[in-house]
Amino acid sequence: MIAALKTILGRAVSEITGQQSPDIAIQSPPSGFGDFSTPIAFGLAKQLRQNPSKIAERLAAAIDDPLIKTADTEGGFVNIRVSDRELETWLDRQFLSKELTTFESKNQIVQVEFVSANPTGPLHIGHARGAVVGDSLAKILSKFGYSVKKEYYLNNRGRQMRLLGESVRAVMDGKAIPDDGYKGSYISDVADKIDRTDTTEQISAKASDIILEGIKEDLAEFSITMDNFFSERELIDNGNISKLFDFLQQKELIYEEGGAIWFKSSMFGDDKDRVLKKSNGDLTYFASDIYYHYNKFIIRKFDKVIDVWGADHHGYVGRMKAACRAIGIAPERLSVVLVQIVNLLREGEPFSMSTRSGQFVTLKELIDEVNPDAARFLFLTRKVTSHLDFDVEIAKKQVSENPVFYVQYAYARTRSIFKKALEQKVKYNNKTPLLAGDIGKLERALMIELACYKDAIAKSALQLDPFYLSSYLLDIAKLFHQFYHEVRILGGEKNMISSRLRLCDIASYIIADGLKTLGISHPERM
RNA sequence: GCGCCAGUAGCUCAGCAGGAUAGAGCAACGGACUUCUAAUCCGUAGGCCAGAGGUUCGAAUCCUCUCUGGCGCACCA
Repeated sequence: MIAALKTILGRAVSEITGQQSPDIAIQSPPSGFGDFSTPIAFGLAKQLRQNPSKIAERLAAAIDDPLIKTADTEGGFVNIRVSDRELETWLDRQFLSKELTTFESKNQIVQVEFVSANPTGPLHIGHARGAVVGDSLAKILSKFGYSVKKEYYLNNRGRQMRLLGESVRAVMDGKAIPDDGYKGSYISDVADKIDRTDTTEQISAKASDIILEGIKEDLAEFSITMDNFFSERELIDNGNISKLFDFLQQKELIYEEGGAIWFKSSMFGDDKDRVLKKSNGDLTYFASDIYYHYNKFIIRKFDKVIDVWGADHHGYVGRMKAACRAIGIAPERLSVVLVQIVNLLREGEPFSMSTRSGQFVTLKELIDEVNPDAARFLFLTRKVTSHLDFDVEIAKKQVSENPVFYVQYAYARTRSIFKKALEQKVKYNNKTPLLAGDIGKLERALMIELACYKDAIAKSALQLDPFYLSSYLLDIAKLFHQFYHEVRILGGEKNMISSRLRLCDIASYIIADGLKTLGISHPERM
């Protein structure tokens, strides 16, 4: 709906300025000023050398579309009121054709890489936010018209793996776990499943496989699934990273100094050059990360790649972007979503977790005690950039007042009303007109908001943040509850009942679609 | 020392490519079920938008500085 208004207003702006209009801000005005408003006249004032109210008046006069009933001005704002009849037609048509919730295919493949925790221990609640945001974002982008591939990158080689193998071996041999090894209690569970005669190298491979199975199970309980687990071990050991070095060599982007091979990342906006191959011959993580992105863009040809990282990796963004530019990738093809760190508290006291020390609260422990929908929603109702305090004890206690139930309850009400209608043998089909007589204030507000569903999806997709969709759903739920509470749906004359059921039908459809898109369940009854 | 993210109601957070009276949820207080699920609704109260300057017709929003908190600045992973 907002997209449609932008087009209409854009035409009016072009008519006045004779130029293509920029993106137009559409807002909800204070009550009494119409359905939508725009301050665009203020911006045009300088350009046209005329005062904003004059411009607003000219704009209002130039607006010509049946969807818009009135366009008034007030102190430079243009306030728009949508025509009831056109609103009805618009919703009707889009609902029946499914356009209300679907976007055209963009014919592009987007890869979303997230979680990617080292398979050296179970997922803990520190991983939860990134996991939820990544999964929901993938669903949103898919709805928005991209073909989406969800991937988990496994850092399953190198020092961490060696330490894991040594730690498991130590437990098997009844020896003390090395100081820098992994000390969690899960290590002995893993050790029980591995053959004592294996080499340390075999042990570490088997251990990480076992741990990965657990990670997959935990993600599944959070209704998160991956399309692919991409193994660094296979990428590097069975791949051909020398191709990357050849490529960089050819472009004169690497050089040797002090026995190490350096990448000229400073040429691409990074603070300094970075080492790719250490003087002892080992590859740095940066080297395999570049090769991984080389694989994403050049080998697998993803149109766009979205890396979901914890904000503690922000120092790595410049480097990664520099590397991508160096291998010829247009910068806009790589987006890094930095999910802010969650400050973990236990009854008000901060605590930190570490996989190595074995001190952490696992994701599984959390989900066993907190409804997964509630846990998911908790992370989705804040912007990814927002710092978040997460008190494990409070989260457990406060489950019942989680706003997710507010939305789910609205959905359950949309379903129960149809059950009731069936009991009362009320006739309804989805061809019934949405309007039967005068439209109430609450119905109208709900209809307008329902018509903006795709705008909420688009905003979340473009901003790469599920927050906008979750807050939209809270808004819709509020409007629905108000409507449901004030208006007796199954009372009154037949036409009225039918048209109100029609509105419930559309609301039901939108809320369910929105919850699905966030990866949250939508129970029929609560 | 340098950089990134933040500081808005008692709490958790929106609002920030400058625009109308700074919003919501929770907590508090007061109301609404003989009628479609009260996990709901209605109302009241709650604010020097961290602080100080600046730009502007207009600043929570942009710029500078200060203070506070979190996170980064490796031939670590």
